[in-house]
Amino acid sequence: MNEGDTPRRKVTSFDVAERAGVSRAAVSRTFTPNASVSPETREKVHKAAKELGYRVNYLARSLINRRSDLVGVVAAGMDNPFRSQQIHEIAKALVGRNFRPILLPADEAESVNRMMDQLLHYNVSGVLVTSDAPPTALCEEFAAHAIPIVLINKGDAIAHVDRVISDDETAGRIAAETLLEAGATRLAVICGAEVSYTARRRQEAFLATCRGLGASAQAMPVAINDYGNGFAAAAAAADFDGLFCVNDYMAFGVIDGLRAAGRDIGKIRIVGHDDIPQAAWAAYDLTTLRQPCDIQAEQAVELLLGRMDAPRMKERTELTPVTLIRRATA
Amino acid sequence: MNEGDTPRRKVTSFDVAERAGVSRAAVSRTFTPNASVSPETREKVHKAAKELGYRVNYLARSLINRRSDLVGVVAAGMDNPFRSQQIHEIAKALVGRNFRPILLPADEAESVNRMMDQLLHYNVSGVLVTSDAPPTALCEEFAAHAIPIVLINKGDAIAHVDRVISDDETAGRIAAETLLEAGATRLAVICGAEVSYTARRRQEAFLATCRGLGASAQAMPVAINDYGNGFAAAAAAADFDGLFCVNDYMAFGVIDGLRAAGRDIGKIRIVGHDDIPQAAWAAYDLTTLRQPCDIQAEQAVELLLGRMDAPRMKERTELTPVTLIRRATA
DNA sequence: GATGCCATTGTACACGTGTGCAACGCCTGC
DNA sequence: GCAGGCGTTGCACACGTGTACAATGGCATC
Repeated sequence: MNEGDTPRRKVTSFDVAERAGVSRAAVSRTFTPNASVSPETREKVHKAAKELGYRVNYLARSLINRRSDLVGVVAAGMDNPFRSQQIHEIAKALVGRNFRPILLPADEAESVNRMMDQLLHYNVSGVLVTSDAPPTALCEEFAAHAIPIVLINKGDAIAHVDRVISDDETAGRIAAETLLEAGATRLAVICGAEVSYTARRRQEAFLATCRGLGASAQAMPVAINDYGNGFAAAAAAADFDGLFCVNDYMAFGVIDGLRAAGRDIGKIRIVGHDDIPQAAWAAYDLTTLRQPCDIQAEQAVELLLGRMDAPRMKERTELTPVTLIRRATA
Repeated sequence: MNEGDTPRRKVTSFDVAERAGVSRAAVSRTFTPNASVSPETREKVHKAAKELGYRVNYLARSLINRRSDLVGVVAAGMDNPFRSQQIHEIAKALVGRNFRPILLPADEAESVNRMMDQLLHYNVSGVLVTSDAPPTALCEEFAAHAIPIVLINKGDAIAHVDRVISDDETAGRIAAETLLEAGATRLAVICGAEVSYTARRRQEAFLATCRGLGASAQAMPVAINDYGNGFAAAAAAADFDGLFCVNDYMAFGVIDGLRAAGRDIGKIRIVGHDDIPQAAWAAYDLTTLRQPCDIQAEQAVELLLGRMDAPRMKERTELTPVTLIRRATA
C-alpha cells in the first residue's frame, strides 16, 4: 500500500551519522548530557535525527550504562481506592524523575516472589513495594546487585532495605483524643487481624493512648480491612459510641452497617484513616486522618535515589506525617 | 563488611558457561524455548546457573530479538475507581501473557504526547491507551515501527489502530428500558459535555431509545463525569423521576445531592454505568450496567497480540458486552 | 615562530545476548 | 563397511549504544 509497507529497518545512530556527515560517536554525544560536542555538529545531528525520526534506543544504552531507569512497582490490593491512588502517585513521582515504572500486581505472597524475580531480569534501577514484603533471601540478592528496594507501609526490617511508613503512632493517638474530645466514652478500634503491619500499629497506639488517659477502649478484630468486614462488624458495635476504623474503606462499611442496623449515626463518633476522596462525600462525610500518598511517594522515590548512591548504607525509615481532617463524624 | 562489599560483576552467560564446562551458546540455548540442547548439558547449565545466581538479561536479549516484551500503558483519570480498576486488570492480563506493563500516567493531552514519545525509546512490544488518544502523526510512527496500539473506550478511528469499546448502544438502550419498566415517566440522562466518546455514545443511545418509545427524555449536561458535578446536577433534577448517570462515580454524587436536597430516593429511579465495587454498597445499592473490565482487558491484549502478527492489517473494533445489575435504585 | 593548552573528533572496544553456519559424532539401513 | 541423516555443539557475527584514548586543530602565550 504505502511506503511503510516494507517494515523498514529501525533507524540507528549510524544512519544519523551518515546523513549528518559526522562520526557515530558525535551522534551519541549529542544525545548524552554533558558530552563534548561543538554547536555546529550538534545542530547537524539534530537536523538529521529529526528528518529520519531517530530515537535513542534506551535498551541498548542501558546495556552499556548498566542502568535502565526502569523501576519495579510491586503492588497489591488495587481494589482499595487508597492503594490504587498510591500507585498513581508513585507512578507520577517516578515519571517526574525520569524513571519508568513497571507495574506488577502481586496479591499473593507467592506472586510477589515471582514478580521480584522477573525484575532481576530487567536490570531495574530500583523496586518499590506496596504488597507483602519479599522474602529476605530475595532482598539480599537485590542488595548484592546494588538494586535499591523501598518498602511502603511494611514492617519487616531487612538489611539494606529502606522503608517509608505512615506515622501510625500519631494517627492512633490523635484518633483516640479526637473521639474523646467529641464526647465518646466507650471506645473501640476495628482492625484486621492478619493484615498490614501499619494498621496494627495504629491500633496499638490508639489503645495505648486510651489506657494512658484512663478511658475505656477495646479492640474489635475482623479478618481484613475492607467494606464487607466493616459492614459486618457494625452489628457487634452496639456497645460503643466511639469507633476508630483503621482505614476509610472499612469505615464506610461500618457506617452503612450501623445505618442498616437502624442506629443513629449522629450519636456515634467515628474516625477513619487515609482520607480517600470518598471520605469527603456527603454520604459519609467522614472525619479521618489524612495519609498524604503524594508526599509518601516522593519520600519513597527520595529514599530510592539515596540508596542508588550508597547501596551498602544502613537501612533508613522515613515517617509520613498524618493530619486530622475534621468532618461530620467526630 | 561482608562479601557483597565489593560490588561484584554481574554474572553473565560466560561465567555460567565456564563453570558448566560448555560453550556460551549452550547456555543461551538452555534458556531459549525450543532450542536444541541435550538433556545433559541443560542439566549442567541449570546447575551452574543456580549456583552463580545467573539470570538472563532481558534487555540484552531484546536487543537481538527486537522485542522487549514491555508494553506501554498510558492511563488517565486514575482517581476514578473504575479507571484504576481497569489499569489493575490490564496489568494482570499483560503479566499473565508474560508482558511487562510500563505504567505512564498522562492526564493532559500534552503529556500523552510526551509519554508515547518515551515509549518509542524503549522498543515496546505494544501500547494500551486509556487516556486521550495520541495524535494521528504519532500513531503512524508507531505503525511504521510495527508497534501495535490499542485504544480502550476511545472514539477516534485511526489507521492500523485497534480499539475495544464498551457496548454503549446496548447500555443506553437497557438503561432507558429499565427506567421505563420501573415506572419512570420523565427521564433524563446526566453526561459530561467535553468528555469521553464512550459516555456520549451511551447518552445518545439512551435518548434514541426514549424517542423510539415515545417517552419524554432530556439531556442534562455537566462539565465532567465526577462526584462533584453529579452532586451539583442533582439540584436541577427536581423535574425528573428517572435518571441515567453515564458512570457510577457520578451517580453517587447525584444520589447524595438528591438526599441533601431532601428528595425521597425511593421515588426516583436511577441507573448507573460500570458497576464499580462501591455500587453494591448499602449506602447506594445502585442499579447499574456492568462493564466487565477484566474481559475488556483480555480483549485489548488479544487485539494487541493479533496485530503483532499482522501489523498492517485493517484496524478492528471489539465490543465489550454489558450486563444489567439490578439493585435497589431501579 | 615555537610551545602549551583546550575543545572537538574519530577509532575501537565493551555491554550481554541470540542464532546461522559448519563441523562433529552417533545411529540406522543398506 | 559405508552412506546418509539427525541431534548437538562451538565459532563468529549481529543487535545499538557509550566512552577511553589518541589524534587533530585552533588559539593564546612566551
